[in-house]
Amino acid sequence: MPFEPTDSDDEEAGRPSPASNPSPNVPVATVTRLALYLRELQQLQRSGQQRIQSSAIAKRLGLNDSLVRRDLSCFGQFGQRGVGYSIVGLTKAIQAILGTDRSWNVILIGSGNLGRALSGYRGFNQQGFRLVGVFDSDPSKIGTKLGTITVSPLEELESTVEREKVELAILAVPASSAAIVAQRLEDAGVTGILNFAPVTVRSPGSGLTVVDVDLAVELQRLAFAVVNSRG
Amino acid sequence: MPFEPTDSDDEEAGRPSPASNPSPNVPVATVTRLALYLRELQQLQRSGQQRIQSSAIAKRLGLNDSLVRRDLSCFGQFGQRGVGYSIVGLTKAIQAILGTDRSWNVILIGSGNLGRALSGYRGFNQQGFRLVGVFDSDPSKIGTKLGTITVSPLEELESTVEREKVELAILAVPASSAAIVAQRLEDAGVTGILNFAPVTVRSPGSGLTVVDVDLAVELQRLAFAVVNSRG
DNA sequence: ATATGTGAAAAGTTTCACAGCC
DNA sequence: GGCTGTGAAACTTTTCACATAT
Repeated sequence: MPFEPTDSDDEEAGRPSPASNPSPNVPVATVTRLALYLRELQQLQRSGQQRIQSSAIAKRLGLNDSLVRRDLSCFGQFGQRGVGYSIVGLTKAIQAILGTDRSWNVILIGSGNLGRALSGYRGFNQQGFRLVGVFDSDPSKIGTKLGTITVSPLEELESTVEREKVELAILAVPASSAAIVAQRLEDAGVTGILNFAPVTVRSPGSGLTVVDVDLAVELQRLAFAVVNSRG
Repeated sequence: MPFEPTDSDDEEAGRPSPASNPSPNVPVATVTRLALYLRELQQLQRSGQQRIQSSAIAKRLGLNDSLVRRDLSCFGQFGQRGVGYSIVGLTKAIQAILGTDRSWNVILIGSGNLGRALSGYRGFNQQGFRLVGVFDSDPSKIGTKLGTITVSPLEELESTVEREKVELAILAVPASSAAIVAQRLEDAGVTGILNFAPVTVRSPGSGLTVVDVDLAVELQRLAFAVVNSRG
């Protein structure tokens, strides 16, 4: 049961949605917050707690409690009036919404500094993302190990995507090659890219979804906020 | 230096008009987009181009051209009607807005996988961020080198912040220690934190500014977008 | 008594459309 | 002809406030 985010933005440049997409009503920022709710819920679950209220979730994240309820209500009714939410139940519900109630096969392109760090990032595995391949175009990198995974030549990208039914790719290559690799990923059948390259990698009318993370942009956001927070 | 947006009549001589206030009329998303405009402008500058139009910037980023002009107009008038924007001039203007027209001393806490990758990230230096220290609490890490910088014990954090006049910190420590380290950073006088730890590092009423980057959250956003784009 | 879910209001952001200047 | 800058409209998101359920 697909939900469609409305097009606008919060903490990132607006992504264009060129074509028509069904059912609006889900703010993009809501999706980010759901992932944060999930993070808090999983932490609470570890602490053994059973129930939680929207106000408590909101407080932990510095949000308005009404916003938490509104975000959830985009997808259904998960709470009990006068009581709150079951932590286990809400955890599962949000995972189903986000699509992480199953595992995703992911490949990583680029075994430089950032690629190495990302390949070992525990948070990915914990949310059901399985790294099934790492690729690099640099011959000197081929055959080296990143944790348990051996770096493969870029030539094997397409066959791996097909064999492992890879849907998501993490792009951690230099800006200069990002566009070409992204095109190759799309042609190979990958439907989502998490792009760390500081360039626009967005095909106009395709079915490819891109989420951008530009670390320098984040630091610039921080600089602006610091400069503009001193009265 | 902060900017005061529109509202009042504040056009004297076509110069950007700075002021002494936080930013009331500046959408949060505008700041992120400004950093993206800057990225594109710097790329254009390298290609030798001299002028650019809002429509061309917009096209490169998949945005509406009116939005580009509106974003810029929050801070002044930087273009010429009928002509466009000087690439060099607009680059400098955006850097002044973001606060990256000078250099910032930054420290990094955490020399794990992610910390190592971040310490070598070229994009930071390119935008005027100078890494002046790396800290870790793990004794086995102390004294090891990350590029040209030697990892120092956490005990030296405060003295380094003072000596180097450090304003920004990049937090790349495990979730379990993030809150304590963040508090220490604030007490030491750091005013901005780029937080990679998957926990809320919130300071209630303090002057501390935090920008969060949770890599697992980004991948979940991607999963949601992929699941909800088919149909 | 307490907390959800949601219509309606408020606040915020983007797009339209065009005056003004090149 | 061209393009910027911006008032006003359109649209989106958040908050308020309260009916509804336990």
